[in-house]
Amino acid sequence: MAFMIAQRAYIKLYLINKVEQRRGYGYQMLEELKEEFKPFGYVPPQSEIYRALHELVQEGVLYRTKQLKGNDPSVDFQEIVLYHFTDNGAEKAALYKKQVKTDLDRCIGMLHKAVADNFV
Amino acid sequence: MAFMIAQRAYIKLYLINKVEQRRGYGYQMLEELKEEFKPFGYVPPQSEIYRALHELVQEGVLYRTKQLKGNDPSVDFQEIVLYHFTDNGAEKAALYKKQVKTDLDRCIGMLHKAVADNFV
DNA sequence: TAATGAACACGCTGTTCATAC
DNA sequence: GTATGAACAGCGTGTTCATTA
Repeated sequence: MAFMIAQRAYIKLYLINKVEQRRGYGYQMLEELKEEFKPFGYVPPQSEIYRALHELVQEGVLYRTKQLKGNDPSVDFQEIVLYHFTDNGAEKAALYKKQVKTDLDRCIGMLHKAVADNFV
Repeated sequence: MAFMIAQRAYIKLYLINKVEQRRGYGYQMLEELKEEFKPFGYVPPQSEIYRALHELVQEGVLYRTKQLKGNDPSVDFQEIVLYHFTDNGAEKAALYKKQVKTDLDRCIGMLHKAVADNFV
């Protein structure tokens, strides 16, 4: 049993959630997460987002499609990579989330314990 | 800003607390911690305890004394290393604890956020 | 600048090994 | 088994670099 939850697992959880809400692409989700965690002073590194996404693909949870961004072709031909759930991806994601939830609770318990034990 | 609190910092916090209560030695504190964290399935590796102790010495928080364990010399000559606060060790420890507390709170916040954001 | 990806180096950590009693 | 310490290997992570539009 590892000490704390890994950053990778934490990020994967958020990415799965974002794909559940609407299919998205890496850079977009990165920027959203940066914004969400600003109050905590935590800046998720972009390499971690892409690595997490690639792992979720390798694990058969997500698959990729490519798309040109923007409606006006004369303005922007930038290609983006969209992520979607595979056939049984939703199941796999649900199982993964369940595991992460267990670990999250365990970690919260250990941190609360540290506060209770060492700070009166 | 790192993602989560480091195991090293977490253990140091507990070691400082144990030295505050009574001067102790490595193996003893290790066994106590193993017992304390059993419910969480977390087994602190002994190398981490010794590393943390050595760092606290290098940082000028603690100093070491050696002592033979046991009252009856015919039974046990095992040598143990006891740890005590240095002159300004208590101050340094208090400052360190304050910093760790801040980080603990931040981490608890991030874990709670993950539960709130990803589990309805 | 938006967007994706890989490379590279570093540091923490877990296991193992060494030593002594 | 108690007690301390170091070595060693591996993995996660952060920074940097590369590329395209």
